[in-house]
Amino acid sequence: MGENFESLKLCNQLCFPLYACSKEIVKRYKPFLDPIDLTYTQYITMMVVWEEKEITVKELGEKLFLDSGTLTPVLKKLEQKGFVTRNRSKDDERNLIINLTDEGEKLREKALSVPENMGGCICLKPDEAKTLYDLLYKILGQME
Amino acid sequence: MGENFESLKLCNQLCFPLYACSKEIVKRYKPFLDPIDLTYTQYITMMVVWEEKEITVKELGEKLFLDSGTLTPVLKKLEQKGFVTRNRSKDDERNLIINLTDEGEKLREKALSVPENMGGCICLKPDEAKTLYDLLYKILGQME
DNA sequence: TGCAATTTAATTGAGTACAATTCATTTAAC
DNA sequence: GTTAAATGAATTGTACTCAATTAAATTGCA
Repeated sequence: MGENFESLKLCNQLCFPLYACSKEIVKRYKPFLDPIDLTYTQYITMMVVWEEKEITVKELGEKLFLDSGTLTPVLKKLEQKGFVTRNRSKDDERNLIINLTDEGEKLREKALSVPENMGGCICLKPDEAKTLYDLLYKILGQME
Repeated sequence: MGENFESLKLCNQLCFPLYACSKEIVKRYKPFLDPIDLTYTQYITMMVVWEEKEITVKELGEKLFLDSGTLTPVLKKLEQKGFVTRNRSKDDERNLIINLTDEGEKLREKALSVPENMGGCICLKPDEAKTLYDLLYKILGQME
C-alpha cells in the first residue's frame, strides 16, 4: 500500500505561493525602479531612511527584517550614489549611523512615481488587500 | 507646504510584508531541511519532481516561477546529490528532461518530516490560512 | 528546399540573503 | 582596574534570483 505524500504536494503548501508572489511582485517593481536607479532592497531601505532621516544599521535591520550581511553592501551602494551618509556614533562607536542627504531627499520626490505606477499592479479589492495585509502582519508578529 | 509622502511609507506597502513574510518562513524551513540536505529552492524543486517523476526544465520553471538561470545550478546540484538525472530529449534536443532517481524517491519518505515539523509554524486558523492561500493565488493568477 | 524566426537551456554578471565568523567596542563582574 | 561577556558591524562563503546574452535545435513559410 502506497504512502500518503499529500503534504509534500506543491499545491498544498502555504509558503510556496507566498514565496512566488513576493518574487513576482518585486519583479514588477523593476521597470518603475530603474528610472530612479534603485533596486527593490535599496528602495525599501530608502523608505525607512526617508521617514527617519537618521537611523542605525541595527534599527534598519529590525524594521526591514534584514541583517548586516545584507545591509552593509546595500548601504555602501546608497552612500556611493550619494543618497545617505555612513558615520560611527560618537556615543557608541559600535553603532553606524545612516543619515539622509539632500540628494537623498531630492530622490524622494522622484520616487513618488513608483507607488503611483505600481498602484494597479496588485488587482485586489480594497477589503481583500486589507485582509491580506492583516494576515501577513499577523504571521510576521508571530515570528517575534 | 510639505508634499504628501504617505505612499512611500513602509507601513503603507502591501508588497513589503509579503516579501518579509516569505523570507521569514523560508528561514524557518532551514532547521528542518538541513537533516535531508536540501535548501528551500531544492526542496520545492523536488516537490514537483516527486509528483511528476519526469519533467522538462521549462515546465518546472513555469510551476515554480523560476527561470533557467536559477534552475540550472539547482538541478545540477540535485543531480550531483543523486536525486535526479538530467538528459536531453530525443524528440527535441532543446528540452532537458529531469527524472526522479530511486535515491530521490527514497528521499521523499524522509522529507515527510518537513511538513510535519513545519505544521505549527504558521499559526493561522484554518479559515485564515485558506483566505490567505486564495488571495495569494488570486494575485499569482493575475501575473499570468 | 532554404533560411529566418522562434524556442529552449545554459552562461554570465550584478545584487541580494543569510549563517557563521571575526573584530572593535562597550558593559558588567569581580 | 582587569578580565569576561555582550553587542554591532563587517567579512566570508554558499546559494539564490533575474536580466541579458549566447548557442543549439526546431519550426514555419516563402
